Amino acid sequence: MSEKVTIYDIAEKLNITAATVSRALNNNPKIKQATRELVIKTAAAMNYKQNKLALALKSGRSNNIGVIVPRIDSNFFASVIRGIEEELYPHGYQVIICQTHESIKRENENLHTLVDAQVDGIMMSVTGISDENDSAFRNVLEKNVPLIFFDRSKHIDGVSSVTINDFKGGYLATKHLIDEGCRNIAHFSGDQSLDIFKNRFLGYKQALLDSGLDFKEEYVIYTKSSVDAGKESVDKLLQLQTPPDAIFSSSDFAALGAIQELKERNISIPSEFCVAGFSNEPFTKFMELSITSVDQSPLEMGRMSARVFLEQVDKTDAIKIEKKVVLAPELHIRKSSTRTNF
Amino acid sequence: MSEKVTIYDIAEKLNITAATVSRALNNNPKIKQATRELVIKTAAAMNYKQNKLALALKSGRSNNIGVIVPRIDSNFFASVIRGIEEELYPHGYQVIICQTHESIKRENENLHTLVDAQVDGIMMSVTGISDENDSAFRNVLEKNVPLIFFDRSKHIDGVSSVTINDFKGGYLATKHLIDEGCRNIAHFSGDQSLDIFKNRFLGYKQALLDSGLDFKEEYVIYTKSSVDAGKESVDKLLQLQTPPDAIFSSSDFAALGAIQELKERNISIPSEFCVAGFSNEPFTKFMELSITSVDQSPLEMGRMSARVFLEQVDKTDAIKIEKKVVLAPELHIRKSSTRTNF
DNA sequence: TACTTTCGTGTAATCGATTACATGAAACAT
DNA sequence: ATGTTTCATGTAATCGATTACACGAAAGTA
Repeated sequence: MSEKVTIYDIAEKLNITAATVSRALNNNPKIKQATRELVIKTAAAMNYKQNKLALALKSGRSNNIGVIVPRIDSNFFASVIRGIEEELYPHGYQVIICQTHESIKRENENLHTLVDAQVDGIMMSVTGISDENDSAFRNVLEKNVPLIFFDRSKHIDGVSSVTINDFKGGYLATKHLIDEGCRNIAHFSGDQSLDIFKNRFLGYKQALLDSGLDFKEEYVIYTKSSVDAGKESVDKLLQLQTPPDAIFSSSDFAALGAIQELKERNISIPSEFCVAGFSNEPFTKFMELSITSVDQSPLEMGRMSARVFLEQVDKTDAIKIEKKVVLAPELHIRKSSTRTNF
Repeated sequence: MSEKVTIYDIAEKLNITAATVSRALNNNPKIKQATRELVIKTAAAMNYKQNKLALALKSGRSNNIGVIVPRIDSNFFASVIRGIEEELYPHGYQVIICQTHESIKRENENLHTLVDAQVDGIMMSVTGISDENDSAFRNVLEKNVPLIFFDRSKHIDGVSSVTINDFKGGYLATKHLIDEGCRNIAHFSGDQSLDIFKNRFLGYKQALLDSGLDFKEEYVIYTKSSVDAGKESVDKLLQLQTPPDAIFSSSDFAALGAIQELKERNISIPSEFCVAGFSNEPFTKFMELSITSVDQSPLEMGRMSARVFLEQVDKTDAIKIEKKVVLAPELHIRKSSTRTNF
């Protein structure tokens, strides 16, 4: 039987109306117990399945939420999504995935598509900053769709966010390098218009100053998050008059590239040069020369985003809460930066 | 304005009926050119957005497709999903993600939920084999929802699949180890009720036989896909009367564990012992001692699955095609198994 | 007995779009 | 002038479920 069974079919069979069937199935207290049981039994016998689309149209709620990420095939984003899915699953929400591929045009398209698809909420990591095109975001908020940023966030009224304390992450990593005896610490940063990179940078700077070390502009390299970019950046650094003796990289991939390039040049790690990364990608732990990195607890970030959404979704429009959750980063100290016994 | 604009609003403003508006917006040829233009202009001015839920209810098509994977935070599955999303995006489909966490109960729940949500198709990597509970799958097929297996597949009539040639993958890896001079090659396998593990094993066995080497039952270890499991398995192997001098592992993670354990015991790789894995996880390439592995081209697998779905979705029920796509595995030879110059 | 509640169910509108069929006007043919 | 097409639009049903309101019967009250 591939025929779809509706409440009308059940009603017809029992010689009652669809309204009664609907009420019986929805535990409406006005229904006689006998009728309810009969309806429920019949529905089961006929293999009735509620049509969610009809329900969604009537209620205006699709029970879908949208997640927008730059790309899904990175351990960090995949883990966040895992967290979101796990937290939302018991509540009956389905998770729709969109990728921006770091394109703002695509980001806007995704936002519109999700709103058009009547998702009940959107969680996203923004792809970059462009001041004027807030229109797509505003459109979301005007439609009263809860919007939550995770990790990469923007400052928009009415939008909650779940981030980690990137400043502290940068500070911890840098402080650790200093404690290991490094005195000329360089920094790989990313697009400074994104808060995450800005704050990691500021944490780095503050750690230097707090320890009485000079901050040198030339030690800061703005680089992409890739192995090759890391190699090139090390190359630049080593050409300086006073080359650094450590790098705090905002990207694990760039950190890996740096390490590969340093090895190539027979600079020994960690005795001559220390490296710390950011994100705690799986490979940092697996390397023979394991890489020190700042963990962002992506699973928890996803779970927390979902929880913030759940809080938000039931509130009436009047009580708009704007929640800013900041998770604590955790420094995983590994061989790439450990001169003392390990 | 957060008010939703419907075709009725447009109709009212223009003193025409909603039917005309609908036709104008859908390029129905029966509509006067002047009317069409007026409607389109007015719709744009009023910021009209088609209600996809209403459309979905009317048409019975949600424009969503469901993807079920054991978990999303593995590079392989994330990459497949990426491929699916990229291929389907231009066609206007949204991708809904479900995780089974290797639980059959969860798998069945997911299947039912997706069918209830009226997805237009389901792509999945099955979580395991249990002969009787085909009911969830049958339910999908009875509802005429195209179902496509990728990577881990089951034999069910009417279901298309996209897999790689696991036999060949196992054969290539094993043959390579033999060519490097290994003579006692062990194998880490997984749940043999899953075709992928069965076939990798069979490829391994065939390669041995073709090269005139003995197949030894004791060299085959059924192990989980984890670093620790790899360590333990090596431990077992080394206690054998004739310990092996190579491992072909169906899992990169187990291969990594094996390598770590071998190093611990000062067995040098690749000169004394060679290792090859499966899946080409990112870390296999990043290691200082990079790990030989069989690539499954997950991105291509995802794209191909999406294409098979697209072919299927437009066919009438009568012309049910059952397509079996088998992709070629590619052996990436790296340091962990290269005794010759590299 | 007559009047008011309460209870269980039916009626019909609604969510927003699509579409088979109906209709009236204009255009064309004879 | 009358009959026939053609064209553009309106009418109303439909997708499947929910729900405000209506209503008759049963139960309770005076």
